Amino acid sequence: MPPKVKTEAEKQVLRTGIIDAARELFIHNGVEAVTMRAVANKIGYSATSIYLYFNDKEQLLRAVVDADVLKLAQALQSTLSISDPLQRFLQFGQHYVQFALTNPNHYRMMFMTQHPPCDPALSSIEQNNPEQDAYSQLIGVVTSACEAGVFKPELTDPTLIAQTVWAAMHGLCSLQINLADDAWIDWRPLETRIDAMVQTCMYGLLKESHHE
Amino acid sequence: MPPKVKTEAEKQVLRTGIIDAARELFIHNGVEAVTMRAVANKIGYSATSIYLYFNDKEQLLRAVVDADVLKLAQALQSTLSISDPLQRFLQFGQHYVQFALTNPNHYRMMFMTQHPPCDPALSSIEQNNPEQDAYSQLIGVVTSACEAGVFKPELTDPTLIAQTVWAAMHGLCSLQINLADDAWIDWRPLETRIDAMVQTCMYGLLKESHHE
DNA sequence: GTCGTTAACTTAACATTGTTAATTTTAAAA
DNA sequence: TTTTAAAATTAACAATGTTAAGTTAACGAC
Repeated sequence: MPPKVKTEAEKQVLRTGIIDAARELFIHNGVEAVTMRAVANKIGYSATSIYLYFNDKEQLLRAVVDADVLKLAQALQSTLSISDPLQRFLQFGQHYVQFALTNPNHYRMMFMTQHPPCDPALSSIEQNNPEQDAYSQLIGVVTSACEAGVFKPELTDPTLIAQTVWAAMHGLCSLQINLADDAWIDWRPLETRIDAMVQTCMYGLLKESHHE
Repeated sequence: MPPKVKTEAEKQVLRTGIIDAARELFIHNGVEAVTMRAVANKIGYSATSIYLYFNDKEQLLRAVVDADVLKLAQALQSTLSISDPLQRFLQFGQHYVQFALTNPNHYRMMFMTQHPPCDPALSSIEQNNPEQDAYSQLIGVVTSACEAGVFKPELTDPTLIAQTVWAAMHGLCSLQINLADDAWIDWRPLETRIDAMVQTCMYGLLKESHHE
């Protein structure tokens, strides 16, 4: 029973409905629970209808993640108003870790699984728009901290600093997400590990006058 | 035409034959190329025969990876004979990163994809055997470096240090493996990032007298 | 030696998946 | 009223992991 003529707005509603249904399955049951049929079932449509709105499953999942890349950027944005550049930098990292561990499935999708390399042209995220692009936020935060002179004088490339601290925090988060329950490893408490990593990065990157 | 009665040794041969076939597909075409039928085809058996030797695909892949967990431990073992504890520690890290980036598919499988939590009892790796278990190697290397007094005096827990440095290096490796080709990020050269991370960890963890 | 038993393997078959093609339904346009 | 095209559905396909049901042939028992 297809009541014809859908306004562009109505189409958008359905499109985001699909995304939301996919997200719910995705969050609660992981990526492997997102079958086209399951998503369709959740919104009362047939599986093939999804293909009227997304080219394939990859694109649907990408849309789910895109929406939460935005969410990440938003979660981080609250820290951007912190006036002290060093505090802003530290809080930014704190929020990043918190987001990752609160949204492990999305985090996994964003940074831990391989997809065909992301074409910025295809993404709904505007690259370099600091309201949407968390990476450019990071670069900005590190750059201003750099200009404030908080880093060791030999560290002159903000991008390199950013990529280093990102890698460090990402390592922490991704090991936690993937191996937290691994009986092989006698993990120290998560909070302890976070503190240790933060301390390490602070001692490793900041001028001595800014330690602690 | 099944020529009956296979000795235990012959069975082992076939078993490792299956693993090797799976590994080859796995290495060159990634995990999604490892279909049971493809593996079977490669060794001239039918797909269902594999199930005589492995319960399911997961177990087969686990066996592939298990063999390379051993390979990792072996790649690292050459560093264990370095007499100076600090040099040993540094070289250990160096070799770890090299292994990860040389064997990205295996590394991804080991540490970047989620599996049902690893039951040490089921693994062919002997936990805490330093010839097989890279994690216990790491703990050993860090512990002896700790005893040699190279770390900052407030860092008293070798396990925590180990988990921190592991996370840092893992973050570096896993971002490289997954996002190296991502057009979104203007990555600094890999070598530069490795050096930056090593420097950061050294400044962050080592006593000042051991910097550089 | 022959004859079942059973190990080793294969072919058939199933359910599930992503995805495409063909078909239906219905509201608007002519 | 008829035509058309949008919106959706059902049917179908090929691929996959996996199970069930055969098939073949070597060994042990008589």
